[in-house]
Amino acid sequence: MITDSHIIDIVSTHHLFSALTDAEFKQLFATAKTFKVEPLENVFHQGDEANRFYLVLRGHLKLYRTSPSGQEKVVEVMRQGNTFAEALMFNNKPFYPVAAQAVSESDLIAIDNETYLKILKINPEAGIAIMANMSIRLHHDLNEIEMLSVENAKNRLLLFLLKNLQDNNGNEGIIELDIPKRTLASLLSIQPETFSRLLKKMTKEGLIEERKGLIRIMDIDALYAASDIPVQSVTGNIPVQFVPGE
Amino acid sequence: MITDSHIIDIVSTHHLFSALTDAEFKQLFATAKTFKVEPLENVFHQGDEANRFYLVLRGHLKLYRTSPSGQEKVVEVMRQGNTFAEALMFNNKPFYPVAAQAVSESDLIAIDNETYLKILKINPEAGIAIMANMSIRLHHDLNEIEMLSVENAKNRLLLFLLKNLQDNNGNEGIIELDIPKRTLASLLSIQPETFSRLLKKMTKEGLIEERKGLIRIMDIDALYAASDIPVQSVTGNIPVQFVPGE
DNA sequence: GCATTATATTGATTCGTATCATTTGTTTAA
DNA sequence: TTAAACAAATGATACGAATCAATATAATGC
Repeated sequence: MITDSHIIDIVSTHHLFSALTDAEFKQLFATAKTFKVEPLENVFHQGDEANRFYLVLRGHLKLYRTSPSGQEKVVEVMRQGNTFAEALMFNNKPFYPVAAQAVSESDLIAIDNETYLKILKINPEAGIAIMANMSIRLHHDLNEIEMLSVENAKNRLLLFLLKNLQDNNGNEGIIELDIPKRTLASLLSIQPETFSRLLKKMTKEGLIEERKGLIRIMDIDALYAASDIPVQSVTGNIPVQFVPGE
Repeated sequence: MITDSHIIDIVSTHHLFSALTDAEFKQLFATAKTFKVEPLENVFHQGDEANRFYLVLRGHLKLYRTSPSGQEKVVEVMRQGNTFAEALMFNNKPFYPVAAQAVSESDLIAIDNETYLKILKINPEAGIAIMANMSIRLHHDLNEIEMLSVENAKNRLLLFLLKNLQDNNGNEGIIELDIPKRTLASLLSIQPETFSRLLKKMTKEGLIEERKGLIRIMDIDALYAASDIPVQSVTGNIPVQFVPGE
């Protein structure tokens, strides 16, 4: 089971709800329903009328689409803390283009589209506050994706160095190591041993210089050249494929 | 240089603008200014009044914060198609908490906060349409992050299989391969050779069975067990755009 | 039908990084 | 101050997956 305080925790940290005022929050959850679904049970089917969206409190569910030929394809898996079908609401789409089925026993909250939209329409400030959350989250995700897209240890370290050097107006820079190397290594998803070897190698190559708690970059351009970080890998336009909401 | 049609392309595909009506679009860009910045030139400084946000048309810039001790830290790198400082606008923050400086020669559009917010306040529908875009993008990003977080080839393949099997009500499933294996391998960021070996190995382990254009999963639970995907790894789910011709 | 290409499989080798084991160096506290 | 605990460096080894090379198995055109 899931406790009340846990529920509140999940709901109030979600970007669609965290910016609501107490009054709005109450108003919204007066019409919301919490319920449980068993594995293989459907929350809704493809083509059903879409007048609610959902927040997963516990468990996980799959969103899937069935093609005319009868082939089923899972589009997305939703887990604790995820909402789904809210994009449909924002888009005024009247029917679910996918079905939702519980994979494990799950607790959900169903939120009334109409009530949610009413809050936004009556008080644009609420919407703007929510957009603030979404903006922040989008920026955060972008960073995360950028970091994750750099596949190998050396490039992750290089990217880190390039992003964290101070006083980089000229062609060199200094990075203060104010956290233990092992922590930094873990941040970069590198083993401490590998991290140590990397620094040593780069020192030998004359790219950097190490002194107690400092890393000095000898030649930033050379460092750039050493990395094969895809310059605009991540930030291009995303070809949107699916989405609960099209 | 950057052409007009290119500009329109970049602007109109951004989630903050793509949902605006023509009239709103015109209204907004009547007050917008396009300009160029040279490397090391600042777009704004930390503490400056924040009454605009920016869209990068070309080049790249760094957002950085200078600590009281004078240490500079790059918070984010902005590239073509990115907007920055819009979260401040949504949040009503009056000052930039970071500075923005061009790294390479860059073209920007500065958009007036007030004008943008006015559009949202006068017409909540516009805001809701934009939130639709943002929702879609957030879902997409979560997919991307989850996929990138699954670090090794075997688990990526397992996730793909688990997500793409049809008729998985019982304890087995079938996946139709309607695209070449090499394409599928590339989608999963695996070399064709590795992909082939993986399938072979899994067949030998009795997890799957291969027949012309079909993969039959013998035991879904066993497959789940074979994967060591961190259940609560990140938020979200597993992507893999399969794009069958349906 | 055979030749020509694409696609798949299989083998041998190499590279990057994790893992395990040991040593050296640096704090912390009794 | 010396021992204990922790952090970092170094070496040896193992493993996953990419790469290179060769062969096999389709698909396609004439």
